[in-house]
Amino acid sequence: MTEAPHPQLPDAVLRPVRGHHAFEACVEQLATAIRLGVYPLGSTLPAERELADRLHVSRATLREAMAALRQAGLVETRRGRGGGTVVTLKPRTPSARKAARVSAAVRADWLDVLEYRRITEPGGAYLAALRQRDGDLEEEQRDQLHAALDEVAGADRPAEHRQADSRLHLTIAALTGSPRLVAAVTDVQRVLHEMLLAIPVLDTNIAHSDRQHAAVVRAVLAGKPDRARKAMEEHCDDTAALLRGLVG
Amino acid sequence: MTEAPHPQLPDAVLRPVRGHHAFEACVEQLATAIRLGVYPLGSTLPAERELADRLHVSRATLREAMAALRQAGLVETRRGRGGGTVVTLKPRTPSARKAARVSAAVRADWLDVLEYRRITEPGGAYLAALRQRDGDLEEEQRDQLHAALDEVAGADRPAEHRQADSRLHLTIAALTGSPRLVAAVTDVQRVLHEMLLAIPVLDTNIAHSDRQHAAVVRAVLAGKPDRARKAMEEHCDDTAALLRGLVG
DNA sequence: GAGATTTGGTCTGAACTCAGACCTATACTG
DNA sequence: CAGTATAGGTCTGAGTTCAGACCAAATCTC
Repeated sequence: MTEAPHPQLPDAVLRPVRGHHAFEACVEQLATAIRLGVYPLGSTLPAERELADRLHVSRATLREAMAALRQAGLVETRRGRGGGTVVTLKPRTPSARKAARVSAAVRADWLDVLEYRRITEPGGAYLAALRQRDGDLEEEQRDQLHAALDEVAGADRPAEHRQADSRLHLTIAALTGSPRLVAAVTDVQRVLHEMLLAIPVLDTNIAHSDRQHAAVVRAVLAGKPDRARKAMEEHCDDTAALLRGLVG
Repeated sequence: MTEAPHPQLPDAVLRPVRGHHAFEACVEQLATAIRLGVYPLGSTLPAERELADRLHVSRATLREAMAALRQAGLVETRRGRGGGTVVTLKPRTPSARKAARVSAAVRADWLDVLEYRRITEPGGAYLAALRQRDGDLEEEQRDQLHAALDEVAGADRPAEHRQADSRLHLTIAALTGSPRLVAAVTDVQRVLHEMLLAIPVLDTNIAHSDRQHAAVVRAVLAGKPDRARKAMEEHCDDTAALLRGLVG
């Protein structure tokens, strides 16, 4: 029998088919959406039946996930018409805690995310600018982008700034209309958020970051793909340099 | 109760948590690895216990998947020491069939992949060249890249050329050492393979494609990230232009 | 206030998945 | 040739997930 003549490929290509337990995956997705500010404090989640439908799980499974979120204090639930599940989690301040000891596997994952981000987010900015240039963006989408940028610039407290930052990056990705790209950026932002909570970042230099955000948005709205990509690359590089030093 | 004030984000961020049935996901992954030539005709798959371990499923579930692959004629199995599961699927010739009617959802997915590819594969080439420039690539990895390129250039029959092409792209992605990037490129190549089997591609212009491959590999081995990315972008753009026209 | 509607809460039986022990076939080793 | 190692083949009981029906509470409409 012949062995596979490409020894490096199977190791790279075969991956775990899923993180066991559908309800854990639901908790993960919903908690991520809440932490990243897709559903901010006080907002209502979609009805159970709709969420179950969207996540492709049974309502029973989704309810298990909801119970976990409730127990973890992220949401509260009221029944009856007009009821529903409301976000109660206050955004946490980045770096408010001591540096947790992280395993080698987690550290490797963090470093992977920083490289992956260097590719995906600038790529997203590029595609978004391309769509703008070609007239494929709706007025409403441009407004959303403006609004997201204003929220970042207007957030005074670090915790709100962090969520607004995530939302801006996700909004840019959403402008591309590419489900795969949105998924990639969501994954990146999730891990980034995890890092920022676990690492004591001394000085985030929010003003610098906001100038870069503005530059990216300007380039996107001007329909300049290459400039948008370049601007986002610089933004990612600056963040990465800061974090890489602290992760080791 | 407040509604989520970012109407575009939940729709984009919440996704199905998985394609139900672990065994279907196993079939999908293994069939993809076989079709893309990660396990070429005549090669032996890893033992069941090892595969189950790697895919994070129980052996019972993996065996269901194996049974499906066997029934579909992709593999054959012999028991006993020195036995195992051997690939019997002959690579299929692209575009050997009439154009199948594809649903709107599939067509949208295909177009998404072409955009996503435009981001991920050039990004992978960029990162690989960066690692080469910084001396992070082993001698063995450079050899693998050379070998993969030679196989593409040396493949005479279209079916073998298609597999060698996939392997080259996966090899470049694997050079980056980024699990996320390898996963992204695997996904891209899987859908690309699906497209090429379903669409009657009239003239692939293999010589042109091989020149572009060579340019990418040269740039990677020279440690020139920007040139590698540019070369891969051109390669992706040419493929995409061809396919987009045929998909509509 | 009566009734309709929307929302979360509960239950059931079938199907899927799991971990792990155990059986069987084949080939290598001494 | 006997023993051992390595492979696939089989079984079991417990946990998870499913689809869908039905119940209960809160609100809206008339």
